[in-house]
Amino acid sequence: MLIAGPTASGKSRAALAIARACGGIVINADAMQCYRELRILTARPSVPEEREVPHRLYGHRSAREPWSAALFAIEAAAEITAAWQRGVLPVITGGTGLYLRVLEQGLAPFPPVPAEVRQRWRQALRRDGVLALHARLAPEDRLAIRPSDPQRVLRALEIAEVTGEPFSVHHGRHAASGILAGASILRLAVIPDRARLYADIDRRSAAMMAAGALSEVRELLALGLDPALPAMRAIGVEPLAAHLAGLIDGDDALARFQRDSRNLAKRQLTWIRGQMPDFIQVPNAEAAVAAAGQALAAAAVPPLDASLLRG
RNA sequence: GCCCAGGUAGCUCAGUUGGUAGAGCAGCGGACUGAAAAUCCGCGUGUCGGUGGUUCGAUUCCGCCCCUGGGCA
Repeated sequence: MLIAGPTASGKSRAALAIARACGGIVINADAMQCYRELRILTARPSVPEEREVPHRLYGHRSAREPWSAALFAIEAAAEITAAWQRGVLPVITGGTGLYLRVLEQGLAPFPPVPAEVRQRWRQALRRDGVLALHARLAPEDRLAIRPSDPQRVLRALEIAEVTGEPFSVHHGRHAASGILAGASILRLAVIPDRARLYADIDRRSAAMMAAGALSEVRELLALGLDPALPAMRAIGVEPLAAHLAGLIDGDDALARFQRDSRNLAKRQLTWIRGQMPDFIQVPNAEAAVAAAGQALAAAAVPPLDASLLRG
């Protein structure tokens, strides 16, 4: 079962309820909830919740190391396979559309890019600018990638160097190969009313401040990490760090934190609309649980019972 | 009460040597194949505070009024 939705839509709550009701487990498909150091800012399920129902791929990584769609695909596949072997339903939820897609579509089978290659292109970007790098792409990549998009230009250059073929060539050749390809899946997307979602985001951000988000950021900063690392770019880190540095006041920091979260939610909604047409849209966590209950009832084998052992 | 500075998009402001105006942010829409909470693209009509005057034409110049800061009493 897959549960998509923007941040603060209630998808984690729904996943917990569904997994609890059917003895399943919850697997994280969110690029930030994997980082141990970011429990508050990423709205990770609480310790009691994680104890009540098994949660996998939550807070299992250090902010020092980047997680990625590729690592997620490998780790999620292992967790899903293990759950199936035990006859347990995996409920996979998270706000990272790319990660959810990877479960069904897979990724093009690129070799890993050595850190040295990655670093070199990043330096070249700082030195020469994105336009100069874009000009070095193969013609088909130049058409597919905007010259203003440094992240994709970098990625295409890395892949071209490591494989000797343009990025788009790999892309075109790739066929669906995810762990869930061909599996029987219930796909739900929690899409709350926009005004309500934004109000929930604003309220939750304020609650995170009250729950100690500032000290969480202070401890993260104390690790002295490269600001380009994914965990350092989690929403809230930048404004709260600016506040800790005395550059902006607390109200300003909260306002920016809320705004950044709203902007994220909007991008997530765009992804769901455009990239997840086969997801059943429900307005809230309650509706998600109800839809899941119906689907499970329709598909379920008769419940096992001790009376079956008699005779 | 007097003096000064302002009043222009939801917000912060720019601008128009007189021909009815545009940036950033917000907001909205879109893209998305290994750092995706990332990265990138598109969308700007608003009594230019009100009202009288000058003018072919006023948001722009002038008068008066209102409002907001600051200063002087």
